[in-house]
Formats: sequence, C-alpha cells, structure tokens
Amino acid sequence: MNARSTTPAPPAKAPHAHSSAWAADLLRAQIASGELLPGTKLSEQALAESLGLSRNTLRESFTLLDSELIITRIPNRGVFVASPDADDVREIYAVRRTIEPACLAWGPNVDLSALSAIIATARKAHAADDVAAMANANQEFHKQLVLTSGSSLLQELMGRVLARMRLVFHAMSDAPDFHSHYVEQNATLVELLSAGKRQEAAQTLRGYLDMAEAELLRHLADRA
Amino acid sequence: MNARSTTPAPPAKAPHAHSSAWAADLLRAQIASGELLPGTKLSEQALAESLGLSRNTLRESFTLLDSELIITRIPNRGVFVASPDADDVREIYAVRRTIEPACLAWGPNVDLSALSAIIATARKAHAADDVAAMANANQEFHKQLVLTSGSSLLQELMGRVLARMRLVFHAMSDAPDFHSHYVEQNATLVELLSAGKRQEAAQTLRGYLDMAEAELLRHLADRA
DNA sequence: CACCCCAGATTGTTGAACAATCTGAGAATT
DNA sequence: AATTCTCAGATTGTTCAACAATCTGGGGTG
Repeated sequence: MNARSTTPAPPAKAPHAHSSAWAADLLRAQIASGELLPGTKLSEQALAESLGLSRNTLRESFTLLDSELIITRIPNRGVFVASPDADDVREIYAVRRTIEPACLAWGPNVDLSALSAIIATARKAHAADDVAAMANANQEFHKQLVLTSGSSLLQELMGRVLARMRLVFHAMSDAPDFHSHYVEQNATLVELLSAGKRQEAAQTLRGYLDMAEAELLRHLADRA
Repeated sequence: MNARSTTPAPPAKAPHAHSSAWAADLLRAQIASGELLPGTKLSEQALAESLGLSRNTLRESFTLLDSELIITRIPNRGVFVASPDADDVREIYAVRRTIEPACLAWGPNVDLSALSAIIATARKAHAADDVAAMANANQEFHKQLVLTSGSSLLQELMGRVLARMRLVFHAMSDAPDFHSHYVEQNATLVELLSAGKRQEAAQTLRGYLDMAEAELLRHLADRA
C-alpha cells in the first residue's frame, strides 16, 4: 500500500545535498505532471522509505509544499495532494484579475517578441491538436505576462497560482478543451499592446478572465 | 552565547499543539516587533533549548519562515533574521506598484468607511507625535487596500511584503520619519475614490509609490 | 439502530547519534 | 610581516528509534 507504486527500490537518491528541498522538488514535479492526482494521500512512512530518506527530512519537505498550497495537511490525519474546489477557483481568478491586467497596463518591461513567440507556439500546437502543448503555451504566456512587472515575488506567486490551475484541470480531466479558446484571445492582447493601447488591453484581459472563470465554475458545478 | 539573552528559563510553552507552527508564530512576532533585529543569528541548539522544543521541530519552523522570506538560511552556516538591501526594496515596490493600484482601479470590494477610519486614526497619531502608531496605521491602510481585491492569497503576499518593509525600517532605525508624509497622500486617495475617479486614484498611487521608493533608496545609499 | 469502547495504524515530537561543512586560531612557509 | 596550511571545535544536515497523541474501523452492548 505504498503511496507510490512505481518505485520498488529506492530511486536515484541525493545523499547529502539539501535532501528536503530535493524531495520537495520531486513531489512538486510529480504533482504538476499529474503523476500524483489530487486527493492522493502521501503517507510519511511509505514515502520516506521509497525516497530513501527519513521521516523528519520528508516532514520539512511537506512544510514547504504546504506553504505553497500544493498539498493539504490535516493534523493527525496526514497530507494529501491538494484538490481545489470552486472557492479555490474564485481565489485563483481574483489573483489573476488583479495582477495580470496591472502588468498589461503598467508593467515596465513588456517583451512583445517573447509574447508573440509563445503565441506562435500555441498556434502550432493547436494545428497539431496537441492539447498538452497548448495548455503549456497558454500558461507560459501568462507567466511571461507577469514577468513584465519585474518582480520575482509576483512571478513566484503566479507560478503557484498556475500550479493550482493545473490541479484543477487534473481534477476534471474529462473536461472539454478549455485552452483552444484562449489562443486567439492572447493574440488580441498582443495586438492591443503593439498599438500602445495598454489600458484597453488590461480591460480586455479582465473580460477574458471573467469568462474563463465562469466557464470553469460552470463545469465544476455540473460534475458536483 | 545564547541567541536570545532574555529568557533564562523556558518561557511559556505549548506542550502538544502544532509546536512548529507555534514557534514560527512566536519568532515572526518577535521579528516584526523589532525584538530580533535583522542580521541576528538564530542558533538551532540555543533556540530549541530556550523554546523548550527539539531541534527537529524548530527546523520545521525555520523551513516555514524561510519560505516567507523572514529569515535567510545559508547552508551549513545557519539561519539569520533577514536584512533587506536596496534590491529587496526595489522588489518590494515592484510588487506594491503592481498590486495596490490594481486594487484601487478594479477591486470589487472597496470599503470607503474602513479606509476613512484608518486615516482618522493615523491623523490622531500624527497629532500625538506617535510615530509607531502612525507607521502601524499606514501599513493598515495598505492592507485594507489589498483586501479590496477579495483575494486572501494577495492579502498574504501583501502581509509578507509589509513585514519585509518593517525589516527595512528596523535596519535603519535612525532614519527620519517616513510615515508622516503619507498620511495626507492616503487621504487624497480616499477622496478620489469617493469621487469615483478610480483610474486617477490608481495613477496617483503609482506616483506616491515611486516617490516613496526613491526616498527609501536614497537613505539606504547614504548609509552605505 | 445508535452508542461506547478498544486495538491498530498514523501522525507529532523527542533525544541522541553520526556525517558533512564551516570557523578560527596557531603553525609553517615564503 | 604577511600569507597559506592544517586541524580541532562548533554548527548544521540527516538519520534512527522510541514514545505520546490522535484518528480509524470494527465489535460488542443496550
């Protein structure tokens, strides 16, 4: 009854170099990729054993991941991969609706060519029907957008928010394709930016985010 | 050679209730209040002993505080109370310049009466020459501002940023009175808000933040 | 059916131990 | 005298084994 059934023997192990951070990175990646699905319980004993480190060290990793909202820690019950609900979706979009338009309107470091490049990638993925690549490009677009603010703290926050978005998608993997709609919306934003209409771009983005939130909430409600 | 010389005997101790979080709260409060100054080294052994808990548990607290950027952890060297420098100030203001005007311009939950109440408090403190109370009211104002976004994540981020601001002030305690200038600026913002001129309020706030950042950086450079 | 109680399992915390790394001071070298 | 070397002591990183506190699930009992 291991939390992870894929590693019978201790996997590639980092003997003495920030083991707790290393484990946190590993778990973060596995959760982001969908290898560990929302709601999965992470047993301390089993995980520590399979990762080849002690419970205490693993506990430090959990403390970190908990502060990133990637896992949920219930006292005396254990840790679980976070499974965002409707309220979390609203929280996510409240953040995005604040930060992203602000970057469009006032960010000092707009990089139009980088944004255009990402859109080109997304269009290619769309043509090839590669949903995963498209989702990736979409997230990349919004990351690049926040980079505009010149703040690594905001960048981090956005990274965490987008990680939570991925959890939402993983939790409803049978949902229709959300991402294809947004490729052209992003293109519209870049056009507005190129024309110097930054306030208008910000306003437009807010509208897009409202629509996306509503669509997600609708699908979450349907399956409840 | 204790890290804290004020507690000869173990202080009020919480025997069995989330000790690591409890210790983190305590340290956070002591750092915020200036009881522990930037640059202070926090020895694991000494602190664990004086707090009445084990090194392992204290270590979890450190992991948490490190993720909040309140302490700095140097591998194999130890943990220190964070001491922000000029780059950190720029980072802080990059965040504030993004989030706060966005809340003014688009936040869905403006609470004019709450903001006015805080300004009244600040003016009273100003009249009484109570710098600490004024600084407090000023931070409260900006916290309330972010509350406007309706996002607890942003609220948290703002809390951390303001905590870092306090560290900056603690690191240059002999600096002149920064806060008194800003009381009337905040009042101006509320006036613009009441008049419904939200975009103008946002733009004005951006100007204020630019000025504040420049002033802080100037004083930091002077003492370097 | 509801309630109480208990054994088993899991988490929370501890203390001691060892390995790895850093610090600082004295010795050796130039 | 200044610089580099070396090494013992201290501190952090990690592990291990144990115990206390709490939760889970299943029987009995009324």
